Amino acid sequence: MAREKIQIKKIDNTTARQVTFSKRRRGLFKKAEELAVLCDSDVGLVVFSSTGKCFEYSNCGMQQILERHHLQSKNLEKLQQPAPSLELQLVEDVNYTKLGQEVAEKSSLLRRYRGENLEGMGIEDLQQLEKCLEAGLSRIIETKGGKIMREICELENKGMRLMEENEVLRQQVARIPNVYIPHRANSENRMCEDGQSSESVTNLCISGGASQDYESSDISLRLGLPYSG
Amino acid sequence: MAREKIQIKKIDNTTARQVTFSKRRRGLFKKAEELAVLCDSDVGLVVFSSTGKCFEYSNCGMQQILERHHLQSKNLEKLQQPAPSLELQLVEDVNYTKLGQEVAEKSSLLRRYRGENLEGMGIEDLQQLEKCLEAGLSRIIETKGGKIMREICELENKGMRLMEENEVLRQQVARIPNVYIPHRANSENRMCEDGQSSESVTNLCISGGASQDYESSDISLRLGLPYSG
DNA sequence: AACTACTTATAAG
DNA sequence: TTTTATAAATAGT
Repeated sequence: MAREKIQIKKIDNTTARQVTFSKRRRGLFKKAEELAVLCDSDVGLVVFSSTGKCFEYSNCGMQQILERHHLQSKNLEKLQQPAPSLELQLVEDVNYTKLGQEVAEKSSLLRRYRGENLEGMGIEDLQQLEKCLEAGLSRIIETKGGKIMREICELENKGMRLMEENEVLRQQVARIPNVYIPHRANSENRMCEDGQSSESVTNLCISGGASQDYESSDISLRLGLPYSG
Repeated sequence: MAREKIQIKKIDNTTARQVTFSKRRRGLFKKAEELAVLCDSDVGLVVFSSTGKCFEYSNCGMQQILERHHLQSKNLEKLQQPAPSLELQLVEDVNYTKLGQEVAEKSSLLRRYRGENLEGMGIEDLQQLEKCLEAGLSRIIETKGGKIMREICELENKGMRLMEENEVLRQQVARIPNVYIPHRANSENRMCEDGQSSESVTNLCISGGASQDYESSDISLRLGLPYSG
């Protein structure tokens, strides 16, 4: 990336290779740090020069990176261990696994408690404001929760009444001798074919909407799907 | 390095941060590989995203890198022993301790999220904590709102079906000569009351389906996404 | 090590 | 995702 484009293959000249190693290593470390900072991620980077010298970078401690990485590939590494004392090793593994699980659980719980992206721009004044907003939020949530519960109860009751009414009507129908209702005695399936029924249902819905339904539709607005758009 | 120079600090916007993470991670891995090839060096690179996902690169096997690094940094004495797996054992022990620390840290943090153990915290930290809880609450409310809406829609649909069935039955009843229906007046009264109820249920459904998009923003406001605006 | 002319990476759209 | 204009890295000096 400079005066001339170069092929990515081993640099033969030792001096040139060392110079390039120095430059690029610095560049790589810088990039690693930028990634860690910009993206709030954790980076561990280890480089061994061709002469065997070790260079490392980590934004949060190499040990922690190794630990986390080790958790990921624990099973593979375990296979390579000779197991000096099998029982001890097993106990150790169990505890280790338990700890790992505990960490995972707590991490998960913490994530649930967290809203992910919380910007800290706080001054003391903001704290008071936040408390006010929080209290308002609580009241709004409480009020709305009450409305929602009432709406649900209302719908449930409405459904109950309809079911009861249907039952009464059904019983009435059952009392009718078949000769008086030649085509409809037991045919709910034909409902769709029945233009009259469908129309009247539709008309009911549309025409009835003027006065009575304001409240209901308003409720439906408030309860409406937040993610429909 | 692009359209605009950016400050190297955490990117606030989550989406932008993820995009940048992807790009820069790829770039970083590429650079790491180039360094390894050009300079005949060994590179190990581990990156954990802010969401905890692990990415790694090594030109010669991460395990080897970790072993060499561990040899370098921790246990020069152990080097003289013929067992290479001892290094792994040490890594294991260190990780075990670290895991325990992590559990303790997360437990403490959880307690703070529950409002306990706050005495030692500074104002800024408390503000941060507060925001965390607020955001988490917001998400919980969102989820709950979705569930509630599904429940309500279900009830509304149920009401619709019952009402349609009701209408069919009503028409059947209407065709019956009066002599076959002993308590007709009574059921007519009920039908009037329930008819209104049914209409409102039906209209809930229709109005919800017809202008859903327009209403959705209003809904989200009322339903409780206090931070969406 | 410092200097460019060039390649490469990438922020924003 | 793909496309730029621009910033950054860097090969050769």
